[in-house]
Amino acid sequence: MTEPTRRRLSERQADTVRRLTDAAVEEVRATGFDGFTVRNVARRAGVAPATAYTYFTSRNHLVTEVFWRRLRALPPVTASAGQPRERVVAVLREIALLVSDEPELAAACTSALLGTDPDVRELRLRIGRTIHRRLLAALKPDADSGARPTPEEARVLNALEFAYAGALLHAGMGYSSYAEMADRLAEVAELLF
Amino acid sequence: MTEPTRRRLSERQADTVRRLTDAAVEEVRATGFDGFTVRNVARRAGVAPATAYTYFTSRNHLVTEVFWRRLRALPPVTASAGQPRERVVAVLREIALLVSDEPELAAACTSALLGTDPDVRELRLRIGRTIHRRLLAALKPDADSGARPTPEEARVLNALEFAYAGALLHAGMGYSSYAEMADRLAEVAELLF
DNA sequence: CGCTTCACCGGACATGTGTCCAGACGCTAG
DNA sequence: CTAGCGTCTGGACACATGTCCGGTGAAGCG
Repeated sequence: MTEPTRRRLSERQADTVRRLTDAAVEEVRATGFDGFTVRNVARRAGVAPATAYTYFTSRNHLVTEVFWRRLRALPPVTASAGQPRERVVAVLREIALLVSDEPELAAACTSALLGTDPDVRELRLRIGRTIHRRLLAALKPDADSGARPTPEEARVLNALEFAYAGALLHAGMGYSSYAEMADRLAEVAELLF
Repeated sequence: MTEPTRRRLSERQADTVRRLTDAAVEEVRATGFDGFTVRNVARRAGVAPATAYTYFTSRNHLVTEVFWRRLRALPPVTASAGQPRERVVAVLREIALLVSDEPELAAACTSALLGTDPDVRELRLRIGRTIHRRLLAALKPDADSGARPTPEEARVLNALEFAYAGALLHAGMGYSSYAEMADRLAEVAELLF
């Protein structure tokens, strides 16, 4: 039995989880990535460490959850605006700036995304699928969600996904700032159209 | 005084370091990334943990050093072959397959590269510069090493670096295998020329 | 040959991670 | 009012990280 049997959180539990994720952001903002401890976050959230561990299996899981929540909170891709290129650039910029408000948080996310425990893996797959779908929606907005991209579109999509992940990695390593990264991503998108 | 005063290793020291980096590769191959412990690596190398820590400040530093050594061991970029595109693809494939022989090692490298301690930062910068230079050399082989790329070349170079880092990240996260990743990188390069 | 120096040893230490469990707390229902 | 239930607590645990330091053996020098 590897999957949990209860799949929904009570109101109170959901609140605890929210307090934890909020506290995680504050903590990394206040003390940086190094001072970022599960126990510190729990204390900031006014919660016992053991409680934090009942909702998150690891530090990486907690950070990944923050990223995932921000990604999921984005509004649907707007199908209206003119050229595909512009829409793609907009989507890229949007997801590039997801965690850019605090560089330490972004570095934490990049690193946490690489975690090995099952919960991180699960979230990672969802995140990958979500980004893929958003870029695809920007590329061919009028298609059904079930429609397959042409081979050419698949290649462009692949290139865009690589570019996004690469930009995230570069920023996470401190090669460049996040604002710069968003601009360079736009340049890459322009090269591909 | 932040920098060490002795800048060269004795024969014996160099040997100890080599035993450690070799043992690190074997260890990650044998027990995976999770069982990868500085103390385990030291034991495998026949060395005391304290000794390992005199040469590597952290686990991340050790892994990063492995990556750096492999990168530095590559032969110079061959200026001869025909099209720039082919040379670039060759360079990309070369550095993509650097650590591909064992996926666990690659995941370890990707994660370690993000470390925050000064030694990792230093190596990271060197790695970034090296990759940049190799791609540039493939792009315009006849130029002096001091020559600056044109704005257009700079954009392509930037896109290539993003693509490489993104591919590494994707592979590190287990989205795809390394062989697949190398092929997709080639596709990206073709889109850019 | 004896002495110094250099690299390595081994073990203690403080801190963080993730797990576990008995028990305390407050809300709700009988 | 009180019993039960779901949730959180506090602290112990095993293990990893990275630091520190007194001690040891062997190579190299006078």
